[in-house]
Amino acid sequence: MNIYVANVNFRAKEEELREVFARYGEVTSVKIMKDRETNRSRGFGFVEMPNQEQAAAAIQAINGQEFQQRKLIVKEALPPRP
DNA sequence: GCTGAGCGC
Repeated sequence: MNIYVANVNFRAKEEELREVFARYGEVTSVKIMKDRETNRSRGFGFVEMPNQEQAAAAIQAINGQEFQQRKLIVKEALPPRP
């Protein structure tokens, strides 16, 4: 299941974000999108979890949760670009 | 060192 996470602290690393989701289930991949030119974090990313139940539970639990002084916004990711 | 809407190559 693809998960979209926004309002992420710009200093957050992918492994740190992965640890947050790993508490609620198995995490296969974490991607934090950064600016292509300045290489600066955009403050949002994607997390992929194979287990649908754990993914749904993680979204419910982590959404609105504080992460590095920021309230995380976790939703189900939209379908990728066609 | 810089900032803050929101969907990725």
